[in-house]
Amino acid sequence: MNSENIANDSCPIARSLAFAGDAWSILILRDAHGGLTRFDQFRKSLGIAPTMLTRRLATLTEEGLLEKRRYSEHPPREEYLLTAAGRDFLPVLFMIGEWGRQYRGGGKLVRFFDAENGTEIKAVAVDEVTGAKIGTRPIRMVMPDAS
Amino acid sequence: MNSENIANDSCPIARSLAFAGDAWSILILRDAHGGLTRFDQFRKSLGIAPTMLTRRLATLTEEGLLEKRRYSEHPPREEYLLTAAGRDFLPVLFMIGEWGRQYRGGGKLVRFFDAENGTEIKAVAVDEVTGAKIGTRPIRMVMPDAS
DNA sequence: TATCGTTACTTTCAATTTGATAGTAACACT
DNA sequence: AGTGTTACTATCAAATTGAAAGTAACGATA
Repeated sequence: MNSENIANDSCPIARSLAFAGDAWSILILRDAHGGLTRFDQFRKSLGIAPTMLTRRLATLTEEGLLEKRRYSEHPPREEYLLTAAGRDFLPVLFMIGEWGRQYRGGGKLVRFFDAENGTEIKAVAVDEVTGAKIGTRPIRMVMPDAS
Repeated sequence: MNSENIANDSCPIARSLAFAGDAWSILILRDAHGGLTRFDQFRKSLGIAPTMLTRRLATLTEEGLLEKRRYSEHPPREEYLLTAAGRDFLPVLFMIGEWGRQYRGGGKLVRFFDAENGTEIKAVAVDEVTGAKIGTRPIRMVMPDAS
């Protein structure tokens, strides 16, 4: 990579961060992947203030990462389910987790296993075409034409 | 995955987020990977207030993702370089970027190429052992023993 | 029938964080 | 002597956050 000044609005990272760029949102997505769906489940798991949780669930829903579904009419009760976009956030979560495991990994940590063959999962980011690990080969960044 | 309640302090994702869990920090790391090293380069690239930038550079430095190096004695001038931990954040950045490209990708976006063979890079997260894409197989989460 | 518990919030308000603007310190250059 | 560059700090208003309490709609229990 090389560049003096990276155009922010054409950067896919900045685009992502505009939607899930705070810790609470990411932790909510983590818990949603862990199977939680309901307000109080998230609240208890995260120790988050209900005001915050309401706001975060609302923005994640507006942004299309979660969808709100009424699971009971009487009394009216809602649950929050991952959308396709939300489910596709899983690789991001895994890579964040791998970094944390490597650099902030003191003590005992949660681990992940393949549910079928039982092997422990260690996520790595690779280039889909060459299979080379990200970070092992030099990268060239290309800005879009200012059309 | 399955669990009613995920222990936050044993979660590697939560561990990461405690250190780089805000958008400015991640964008600073992005720019650092893009070759920026100096205060004013970051400030101009990000449009960040200098107070914020000072604070974020200081915490990223404390946390060992960046290191501050004096590159001129007279006048005293500092630059910020990625540490090994900072460099290893690159896969996280790529996965965040891939998600943004897929789900927030309207308009023209920055693209990345292998500097040597010229192929475009598309990062995917896979399990290091089986090579299976993360998200394509069921996962079992195991909490650490409460020793 | 009264009260209690559960779920999913909202209200209120103080504390913290943020961001915009301006200023500063140490120099180099002209 | 005056201007420019770099890397900040100071000030302060505005926005965000978080803690605590309250509310609404019900169902279950006594």
